[in-house]
Amino acid sequence: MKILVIEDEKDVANLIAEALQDSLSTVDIANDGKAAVYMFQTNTYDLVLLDYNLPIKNGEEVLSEIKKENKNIPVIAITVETSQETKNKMFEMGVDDYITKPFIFDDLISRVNAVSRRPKKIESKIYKIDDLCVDVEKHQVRRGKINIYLTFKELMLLEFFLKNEGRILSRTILMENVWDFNADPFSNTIESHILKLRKKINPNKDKRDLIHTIKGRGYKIDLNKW
Amino acid sequence: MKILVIEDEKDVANLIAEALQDSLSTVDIANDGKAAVYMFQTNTYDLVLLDYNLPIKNGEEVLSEIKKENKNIPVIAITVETSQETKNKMFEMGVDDYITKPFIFDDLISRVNAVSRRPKKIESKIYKIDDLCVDVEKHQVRRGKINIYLTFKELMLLEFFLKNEGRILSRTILMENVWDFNADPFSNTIESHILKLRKKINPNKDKRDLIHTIKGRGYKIDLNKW
DNA sequence: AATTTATCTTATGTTTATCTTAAATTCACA
DNA sequence: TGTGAATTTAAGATAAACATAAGATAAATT
Repeated sequence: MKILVIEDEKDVANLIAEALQDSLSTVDIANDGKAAVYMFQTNTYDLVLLDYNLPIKNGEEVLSEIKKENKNIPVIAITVETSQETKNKMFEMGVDDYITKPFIFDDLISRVNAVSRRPKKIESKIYKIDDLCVDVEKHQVRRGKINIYLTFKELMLLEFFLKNEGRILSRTILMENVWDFNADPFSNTIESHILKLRKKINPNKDKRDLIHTIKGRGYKIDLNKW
Repeated sequence: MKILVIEDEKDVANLIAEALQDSLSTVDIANDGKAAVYMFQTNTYDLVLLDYNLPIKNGEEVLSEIKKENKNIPVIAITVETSQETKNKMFEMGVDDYITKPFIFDDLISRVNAVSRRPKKIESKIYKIDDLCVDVEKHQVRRGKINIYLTFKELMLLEFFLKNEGRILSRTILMENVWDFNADPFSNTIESHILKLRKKINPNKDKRDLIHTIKGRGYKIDLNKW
């Protein structure tokens, strides 16, 4: 794990760096806000430790610039202030945790560990067409109130259709994009998968068809065929 | 964020729920103390809103039982009483904030925000799913009334699942996060550990399965597979 | 050093996704 | 309406993914 420590007092910075450095972490130090932003732009870090009371470019500015670069980067603020207002503002700006000076190194380390272990919250894209909802990330597919189980390949196929809603997709395009190889002209696997997919996303045959065949050209997903 | 509202007057409960519900919060309502405790035991909440004047099982009892389960859970009490004595007792028992009836919804919401923004104490987070309780710090795992002994690695694995409840975790992700190294493609250690974990957290095979395999993608912990 | 225990490896069995085959059906056009 | 090409359908084969058990190694404990 790579950590960026932004701290103007060099002694403190070195102590922190030493405390964090082990076989699993490497630490870079930035002594002022400007350097920090530059380093952040030119390197990839897993975590930022930010002294909120920096001299030239203050912590808030640095935070905002860092978050502009990568809004998912975990940040732990180091602060002397403890007012609720400051804290709220910090959290609003996306700080994950804070620690007040003076602090115990063990405490710092456990916070670093806690934050770095937090699962990154990737908001998954949810596709919707008619009353079909597809969350690829969670592997969840629902038609109306019915939960549907799709296999991996079926889901990949459906996702590709949904990504290209309304567009006609030829067998070649499907092969290249969902199967990652060039089509064997005698293979029937696409048709086979389309069949299963159609059955699954319309389990009781009481809903509108969504996957349409355009003879001689391919398939498309759409509310209406024409 | 998941909030448990404990309030016997259903109209009030619904109004509160509506006020709190947004893209970031989901709200469960318990209409009496008994239901509240049960819900708390079988779910994981980030915050509890507790009406202190409940009919059957009173607020104090409910609070004590909840805190027994998880002493770090933030609780905001709703009360009509304003006596200093009651307040003191409440705070002693670990209430984080209180609000007196009648209240303005904006006020409630800002208090909820304030409390929920407080950094969680790192110690003893208790994970719950179904009737499985896991206290990582204390190395305690229970399924219903049965105490379970897990080895360190098994516990790390389970913790990582619980941290990512509902999310599908690939072998690579598991390797990186639980084993701290890149996967040997021929290694079978994950499957091996999953097997043991499954057996241990369902010792009599009479409970709901919690660890689900999503073929081709990985595993997840969740109440339901789909 | 001996013993226990956790973790990893190996080997084998089982399940299931995916692909293939082949026959039935549909469709566009004569 | 008949014809061939395109598509649909079903069922079976194959290969990949996973589950399981038992044994080997490494680590910890005594």
